[in-house]
Amino acid sequence: MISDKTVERLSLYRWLLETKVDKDTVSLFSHQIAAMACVSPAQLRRDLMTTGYSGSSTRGYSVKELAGSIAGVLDGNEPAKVALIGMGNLGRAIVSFLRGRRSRLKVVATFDTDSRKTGRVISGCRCYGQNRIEEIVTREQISVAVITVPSDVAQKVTDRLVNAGVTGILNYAPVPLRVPERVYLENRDVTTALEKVAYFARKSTEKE
Amino acid sequence: MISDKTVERLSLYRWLLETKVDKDTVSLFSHQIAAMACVSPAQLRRDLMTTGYSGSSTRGYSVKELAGSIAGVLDGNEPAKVALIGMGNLGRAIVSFLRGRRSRLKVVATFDTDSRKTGRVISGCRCYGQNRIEEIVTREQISVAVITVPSDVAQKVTDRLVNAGVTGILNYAPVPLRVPERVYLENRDVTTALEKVAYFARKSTEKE
DNA sequence: GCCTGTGAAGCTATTCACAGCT
DNA sequence: AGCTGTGAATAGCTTCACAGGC
Repeated sequence: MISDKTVERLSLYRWLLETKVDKDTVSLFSHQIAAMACVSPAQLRRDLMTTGYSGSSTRGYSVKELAGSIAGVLDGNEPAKVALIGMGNLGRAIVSFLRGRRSRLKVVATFDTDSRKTGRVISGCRCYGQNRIEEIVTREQISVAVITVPSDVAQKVTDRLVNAGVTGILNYAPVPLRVPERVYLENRDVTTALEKVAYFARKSTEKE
Repeated sequence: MISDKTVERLSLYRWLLETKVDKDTVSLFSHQIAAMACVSPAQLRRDLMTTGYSGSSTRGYSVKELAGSIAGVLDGNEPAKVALIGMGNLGRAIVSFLRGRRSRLKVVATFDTDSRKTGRVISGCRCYGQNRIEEIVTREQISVAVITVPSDVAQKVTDRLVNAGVTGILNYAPVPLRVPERVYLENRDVTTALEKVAYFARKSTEKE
């Protein structure tokens, strides 16, 4: 099983290879890719080991083949289907952000409780009432959910998503969520992240 | 020096103590707080060690004193000043989200290049032109920055912020940023996070 | 000579497990 | 008996350093 951190970096490497390397560059050395990604060359090589792809000591890694090899690890046969729950400011921002970048991930449904939003197409995606979560998630075989609802309803929404078959959750609500072992959960609370950054920013200025 | 992860969890513990414990609960045991935070009791106790606060084996931890003790570690003498650069959808969402929760962090300035936004007050915060970054950051002694600009200008904006004295950066642009050793950087790219969640979601369904 | 792949070492984070307290 | 604080053990992640290839 590939680790958490490695998967994140593989995703970054692929993105760099696909968008930040000009067309006529056919291959790169580990230290070049590592520099772009701001990681050590050893780290990069270690990560690439998990994909099974090998570079050559004279030419390094073929840009195209490496990207393909990473895709082989990260992507499934078809794009993962994603639902986003809570079309407030943050929810809408994320949906339109994801729209902008072509991606292996398809946001196929959004949900809200506000009847002024439900039934409409917002940021290019159909918005359903939250009472239809089970129905749509099951029907569309959605496996990933992004939670951007207020924190007091986040757990309830989570339970329903998990029951409907979601196995990965990206949580922007500032509350810890209880999920079964088999469900992967990533928390992205803005406040906590900012408090952490502020703490280390202060420590950094105090030191000098 | 307290670790990354511990700081994040301390921030969470405090938030739980301040908002999720009812008024008449005067003290709690480690396993109770741990359950709220979804961490192990041992983890919680380990984290609390860094604050220097000790509980009692009969009553556990005093809610009020513990919150104060965490504050002593996390907070400086005055609230940290924060700037946000890039008032697109995501930027506005984050600013208004932070406004909503009272916090030790004050967003004192936002920046954008769009002249329809600059000079106005958006989501309760003054928006300046990006040409004034150095001026305002220096004058207001801003130490923390949130970056929500398009990825092609993120590095340039970062360099200017760092030069102006910022020592902590929360980066939502989907590009790795190069910063000097002394500056703390946290990346929060949405796409990378989603790809990671999708990967583990798929692994989880494949397994069964 | 400069590269890759990787065993081994080093470092960090988490959990175990228990002494000591009430 | 049931809790806290913590040394020791374990698990997980990153870097070192070097054999082997071109």
